[in-house]
Amino acid sequence: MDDSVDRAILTAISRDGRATLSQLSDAVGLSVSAVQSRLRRLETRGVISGYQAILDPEQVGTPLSAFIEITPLDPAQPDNAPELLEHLDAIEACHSIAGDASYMLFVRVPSPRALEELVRDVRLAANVSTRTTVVLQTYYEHRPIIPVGSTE
Amino acid sequence: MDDSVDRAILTAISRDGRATLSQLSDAVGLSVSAVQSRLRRLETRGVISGYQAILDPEQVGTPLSAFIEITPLDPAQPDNAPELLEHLDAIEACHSIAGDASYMLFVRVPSPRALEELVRDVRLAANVSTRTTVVLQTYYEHRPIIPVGSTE
DNA sequence: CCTGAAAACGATTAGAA
DNA sequence: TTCTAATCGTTTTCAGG
Repeated sequence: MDDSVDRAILTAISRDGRATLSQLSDAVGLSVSAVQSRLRRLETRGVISGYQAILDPEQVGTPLSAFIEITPLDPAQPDNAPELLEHLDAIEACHSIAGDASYMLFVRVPSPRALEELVRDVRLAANVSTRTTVVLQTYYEHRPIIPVGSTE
Repeated sequence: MDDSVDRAILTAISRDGRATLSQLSDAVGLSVSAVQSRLRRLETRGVISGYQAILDPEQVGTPLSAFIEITPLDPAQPDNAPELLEHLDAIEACHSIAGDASYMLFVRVPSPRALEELVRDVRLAANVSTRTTVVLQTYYEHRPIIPVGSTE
């Protein structure tokens, strides 16, 4: 099996998630059906976990983004903050982190007022303290991952 | 013009970036051609800025991610860190932020060793000090934005 | 701005190497 | 795993409301 072809497919499809099989076929130099079976395999193995349209936050009503670090108030309690917060769909990402805080959230909201509300919701839902860092400007994001080394 | 249809299209296409026009048509209750022209318009207006496959970082060779806050060493110098760092393609996102640091990066690398190298590269390339927070676990990310209010 | 239908194109499947 | 070729579904274009 030739990983470099898979990597080429992955690179192409993460740059253009709607690329057709024939476009991918041109890009990697295999027939359409060969590309198709490789793509299918990458999907079923979960190397490709999904496809997304990238929306412009400004035009979509969530121009304000922020990082929220969270720290449990009671270190003795069961700490399942990620689940407790999952219903808040302003939260785009939730990571457990090393350092002073336990988790880092990335959130998108329509306004400062909405951010205030969200922070309050986070605190109440997960019984945590928070430290919010407002994003002033986004220079770039969603830059495509370039697959490195083997995909197996 | 009916924004609620556009919002429905956006919601659907950000959940499945490869949804066909007929699937979207079913989802929003308009003909395929109507959906197509709306989608085209959303693309040309930049409401949809692109499409991406979401790859599994583990399987793609970048299992380690981190936040890097950066602060210019010399506040007098022209501060164009985002441009100076753009060539480092381990950097997935670059935001200007409020707070102690100037910028927040989100990066993905193959190993701790590669992170060390990246941090060094960042410091040298932009003449900045850094503060790195390693991600221990990602509970979720890439959660689809749900469009709020008007898209114009 | 919408629909509906014809033509072009892409995706899928089957069979063979 | 790959290819080609036939079939099927999707996208595109256009006439008309």
